[in-house]
Amino acid sequence: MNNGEVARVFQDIADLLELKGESVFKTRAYQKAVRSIEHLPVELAQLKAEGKLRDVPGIGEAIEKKIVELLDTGHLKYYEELRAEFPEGVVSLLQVPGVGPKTAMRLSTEVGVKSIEDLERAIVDGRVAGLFRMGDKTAENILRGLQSMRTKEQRIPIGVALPLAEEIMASLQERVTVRNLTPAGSLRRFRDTIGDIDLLGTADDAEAVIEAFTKLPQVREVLAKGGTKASIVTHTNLQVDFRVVPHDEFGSLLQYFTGSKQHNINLRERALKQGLSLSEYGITVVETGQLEKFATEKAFYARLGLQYVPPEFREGTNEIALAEEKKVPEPIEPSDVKGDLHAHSNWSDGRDSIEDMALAARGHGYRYIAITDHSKGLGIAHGLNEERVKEQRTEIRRLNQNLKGFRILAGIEVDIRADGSLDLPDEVLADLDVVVAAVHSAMGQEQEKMTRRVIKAMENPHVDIIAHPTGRLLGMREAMAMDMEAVFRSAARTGTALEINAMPDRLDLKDIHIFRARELGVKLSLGTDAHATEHLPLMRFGVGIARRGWAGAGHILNTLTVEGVLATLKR
DNA sequence: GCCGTTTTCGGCCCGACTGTTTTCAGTCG
Repeated sequence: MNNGEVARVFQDIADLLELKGESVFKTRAYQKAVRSIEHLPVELAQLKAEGKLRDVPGIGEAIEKKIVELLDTGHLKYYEELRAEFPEGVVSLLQVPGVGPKTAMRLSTEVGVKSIEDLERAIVDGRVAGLFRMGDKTAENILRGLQSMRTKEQRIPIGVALPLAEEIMASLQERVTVRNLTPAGSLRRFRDTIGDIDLLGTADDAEAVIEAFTKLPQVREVLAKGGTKASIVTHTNLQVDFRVVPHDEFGSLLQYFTGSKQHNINLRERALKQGLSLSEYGITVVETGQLEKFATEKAFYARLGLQYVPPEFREGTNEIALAEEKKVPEPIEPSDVKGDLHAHSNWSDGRDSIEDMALAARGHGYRYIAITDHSKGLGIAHGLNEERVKEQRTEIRRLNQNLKGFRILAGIEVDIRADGSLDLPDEVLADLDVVVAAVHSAMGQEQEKMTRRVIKAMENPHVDIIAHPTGRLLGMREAMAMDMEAVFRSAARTGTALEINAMPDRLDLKDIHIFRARELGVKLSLGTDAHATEHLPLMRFGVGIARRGWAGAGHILNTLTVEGVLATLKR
């Protein structure tokens, strides 16, 4: 069982305990364990072998025992017995927005609803509205939740969410005076997928801003609207939550609204011990009841005796403990990136010429770009054979003579064949500035075979970087089966860099992989995989995900000068 | 169920909004 599967079992247990009406603290304990496991950069099986399960925050005696049982047997007796206590389908009702544990149980016991389909029929029949303490509006609200659940995208890639958020913010600013307008929530923490968009701002007249927000052209439906807060659904079926406060409360609002939930809970628990109560409005000294306001997040954290914590780190792991000791590392900034190490031209499946790509990169503020077109094995992409690799190198040499203060690196994205051999001979690779290798075929191989395949490629002395190492496509294709721990160790041993592919539908390596690879001393490189000049700015997504892996400029190859990069590569 | 420079027992984040209520429960983030 992998971490995701274990986390799902505990999430189910938490839901079932909620239905059962168990202590909220018990269900919360399970939820905390779920989030902890989801953010774990190593497999539970490994921690178990090392006897370190209890080191994970939120895993105590009871949950440790359950994890061991799950890993050893694939089953959990407690879970199965718990499930048997409830009618089939009740848990599924919890997925409906507006239906919580209390409502789900009542729907099941009082109306006999066993599925989401049952629920819809019961609402249409009027059986739900007829229940005590329910009414037409409640029933209608549940029905709306049900419909939105069906049409709404579950989680959308940040590559879609961020531009949409920026469009909405621009639109709002055209209509009304609002300051400090910014994304918050998972968008600001830069998770690779986003459930809802969270926006916030400050204004003299919050109500007017909220009013304008709910009337934006992007709005299809207003879900909720109050004096300081509103929720809408866009025409593209995405929920946007918006919150407005006075200017001098911006720091605490931003902190609160950025989350994560677990980070905030940990922060508040810690603050309470200091006699301080936190909210989006500021910090209240419990004893005197006096509220202190904060215009910046930095001041907010400082008041708690903490170093500033970058949003991407706020996932409720050990970031607060580090902030206490002033040991929070400095994450990479977009301006640290000096070049792009993965780009295509019209020599293979790119759209633009090498020269256009280079000029665009220079215009983007870079000092270099690696042109890494596909190799011949990828026929569909017009991959380069030995002959054309040489021709392209000559062309790059010619172009470099006319580029001042900028360098095109001659590279290749060489195909890793099913058996781990490469698509071009060593003597061809030896002549290039940078060799990127990647898997593009036979992606369904068994874990052991795939792991050996990639490790074999890394052992080739000419392979500098493994591109999009897991091969995942967000929402479309799962990561390839691979023993990542073994891959990281081999990467460290062979001095091969692993790519952080910045394409928003890849973001591969993902955050927890970056975290672990970095711990093991693996070199990392950022590449957009650009197939046209307009893809170069997508680097910001790669930087964001690198920050989520707690990577600093020092961990990333292409924060170096071109000389530095060439000196650090394997050759 | 977890956790401990107030505790191995007794705590456990905080507030907004909605609906069906005459003061609050449920849900959400």
